Amino acid sequence: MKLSEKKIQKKKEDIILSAVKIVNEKGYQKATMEEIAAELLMTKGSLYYYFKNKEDLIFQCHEMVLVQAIEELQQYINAKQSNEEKLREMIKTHIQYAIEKKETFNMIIKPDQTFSEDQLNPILLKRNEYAGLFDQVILAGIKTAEFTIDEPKIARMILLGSMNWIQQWYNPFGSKTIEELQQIYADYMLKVLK
Amino acid sequence: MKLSEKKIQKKKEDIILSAVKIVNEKGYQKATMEEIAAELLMTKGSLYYYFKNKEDLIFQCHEMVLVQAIEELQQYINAKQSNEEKLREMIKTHIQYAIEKKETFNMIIKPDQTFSEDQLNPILLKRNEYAGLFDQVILAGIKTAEFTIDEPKIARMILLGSMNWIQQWYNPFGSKTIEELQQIYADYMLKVLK
Amino acid sequence: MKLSEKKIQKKKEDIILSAVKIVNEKGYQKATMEEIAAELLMTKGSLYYYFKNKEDLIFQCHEMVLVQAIEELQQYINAKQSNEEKLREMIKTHIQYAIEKKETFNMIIKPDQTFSEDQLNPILLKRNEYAGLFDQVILAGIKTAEFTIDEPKIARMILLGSMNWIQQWYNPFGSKTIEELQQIYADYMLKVLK
Amino acid sequence: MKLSEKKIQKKKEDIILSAVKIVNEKGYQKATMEEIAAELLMTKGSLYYYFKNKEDLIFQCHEMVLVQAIEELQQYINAKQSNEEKLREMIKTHIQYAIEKKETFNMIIKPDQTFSEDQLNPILLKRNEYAGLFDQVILAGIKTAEFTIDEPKIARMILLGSMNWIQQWYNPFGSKTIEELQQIYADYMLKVLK
DNA sequence: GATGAATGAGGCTTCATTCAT
DNA sequence: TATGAATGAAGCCTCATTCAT
Repeated sequence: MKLSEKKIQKKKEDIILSAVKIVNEKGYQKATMEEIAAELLMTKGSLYYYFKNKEDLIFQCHEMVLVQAIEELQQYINAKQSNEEKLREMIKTHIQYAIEKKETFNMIIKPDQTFSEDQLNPILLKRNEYAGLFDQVILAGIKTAEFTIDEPKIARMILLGSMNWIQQWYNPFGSKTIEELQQIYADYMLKVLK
Repeated sequence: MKLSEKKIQKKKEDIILSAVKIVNEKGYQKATMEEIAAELLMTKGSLYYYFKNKEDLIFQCHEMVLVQAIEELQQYINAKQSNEEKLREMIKTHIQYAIEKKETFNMIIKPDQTFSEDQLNPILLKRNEYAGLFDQVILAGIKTAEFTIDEPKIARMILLGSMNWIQQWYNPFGSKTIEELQQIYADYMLKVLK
Repeated sequence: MKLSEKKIQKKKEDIILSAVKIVNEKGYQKATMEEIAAELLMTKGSLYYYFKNKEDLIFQCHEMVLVQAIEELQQYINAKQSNEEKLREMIKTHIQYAIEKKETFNMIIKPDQTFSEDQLNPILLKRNEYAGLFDQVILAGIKTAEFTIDEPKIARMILLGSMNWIQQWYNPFGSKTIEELQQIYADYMLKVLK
Repeated sequence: MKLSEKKIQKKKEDIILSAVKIVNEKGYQKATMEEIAAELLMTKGSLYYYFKNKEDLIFQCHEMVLVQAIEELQQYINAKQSNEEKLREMIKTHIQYAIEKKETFNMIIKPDQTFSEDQLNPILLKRNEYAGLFDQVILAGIKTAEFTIDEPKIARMILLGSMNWIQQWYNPFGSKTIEELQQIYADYMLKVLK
């Protein structure tokens, strides 16, 4: 990749990060191109040099966030450890994302009403890919009798749902540290699976 | 209350119901006053006789739904049954609401993207009141040793979070009926608490 | 038709007339909704109460102009007179339109590049209907041996083209009156046909 | 002229040709600087090294086309042949231009929608010069009794108008070839003049 | 000479809101 | 009470133009 391409890539990422931030503060509809640009001291016209339109920009926000998260989870899956251990790590990671990259992560949650048919599909695919990593470990755990449940898909939904919800109430000045939360959640989640 | 006042009250409710319907289909931003009125064969101008503005109307939608839900939950709490039984009923009810009043519930989930400061507070209060009902039963269950957990608040968060998440993936034409989902969720949730 | 419908119809016509005027001064692209509205002391937002969008408005401009012109020509065709006489009247009428209702008439000339497929077709149909009236008389004249040409379609094109061109150079303070022009054109056009 | 100047001149011509092409395809407003540049594998910024602005570029397109056309017509006038023969050739040439340089010719037809005051005048002059060539031959033909009309100016208007109109309906896949059209038009136009 | 990047004006469109009737 | 009509703010997007490199 040439230097100029890297530069443009960097700028794109900056814009995406700005967009992620604004969108998570205000939601898709209330996030304006103007504000996204202002965050970077640019004018809205400039955004269209990098992205075809608002939908395209938001679409790429999703992509970026999901790809990153998938890569991280994959590492734990590849490591040599029991499925329970893998799942614990994945839960901790997901929670960390959900809390620390709240804005970034939040985005995955409601793609409908935002995207046209064309773009909805690839997003759902990536989202499924992410969720599939959890399924993978849960199913493996069932095979090894680490877990004993009849409805692995629904169990996974429960896992993700309860973790995504954390951002709704998590308060950095609250009585629990992130580490404690990660621990408690992992424990409780495993009670579901066993 | 005079007859004319009753009439007005009735009309208000009709409008709220229409608004709830439209908002649940399209979300807050995409629900237009025009469409809400059209549903009732009125014109949008008329809505302003009954509600100060769109936010006010949607606020009252929200109120109505939450009050209803609270009343419904309260019935189960007042009934003579074990705390486990109470909680099972409450879970079923919540799931039903989450699916059928999807977008209204969304407003409850992320009220800050919808409401201004003024209206945010009463909403959060009602929301806490709603969540408190779950706490109440969980704590009672701990006292009677039906449940055995150290972190009742977090457990409640997990409950609500996982249930709210259902609307993200629930598909009326999917392989599970609502009743089955309610059953499975109740079972799995109770594994957390026990 | 109810009174209110008539009122709205009248307003629509006013807007169409304004649009026709602006479009003919500036062309489709340079004619702004703002200006069209300003002409009527309205704001551009109001236009959308009457027309779906700019394309729709301009489309209806075409319709209106063409329908009117067709009706007028039809009268001469229905009258009892020789085809040559009919054609003379039609030529005079067309010239009168082209000059006096310049703005209105001009509009028919270049529908392409302005309209989407959907709207282009009905316009071309109406345009053909208008042109067809000339064809009709020319063909009748050939049958009665009043005219003697091999290419009636092309002759008609020549007729219309040369007449439409008048607005490019006609100057009300020029040396010829409209009546003289009508006479000369009719004479010259008939030389083509004979 | 230095070599570098020649190079610049050559580039300018390339750009003009590209612009003529794009403008003929899309019309003035829809032809973007971007596209004109892309045709030459340049970027739009570069165009401003050669032309002051879009209007200036299009103005020079117009000039080029008209100058070319004038030169071509002049050849036929200078040739040794009857005025009728001259006019036939001129008609054929004009038709060819009208069809192939469609949009450029359109700019000539309605320059006031394209150009600002400053540039309008030189264009009108050139346009008159062009039209004057037709007048010249018509008048000469009247002197030699080849033509017998009282209103040579109006006859010329009819000629040009009917020919300019061809682009409104000409279809390369239609039933007539360009050559046939040229022939038929020339025949019919001469009927007017005789 | 050329370009990548940014800008800003301007246009279309939507829609909550107002108000006379 | 209800409505028809109008408004105006705000948002998205395009594109000619500029300018540092």
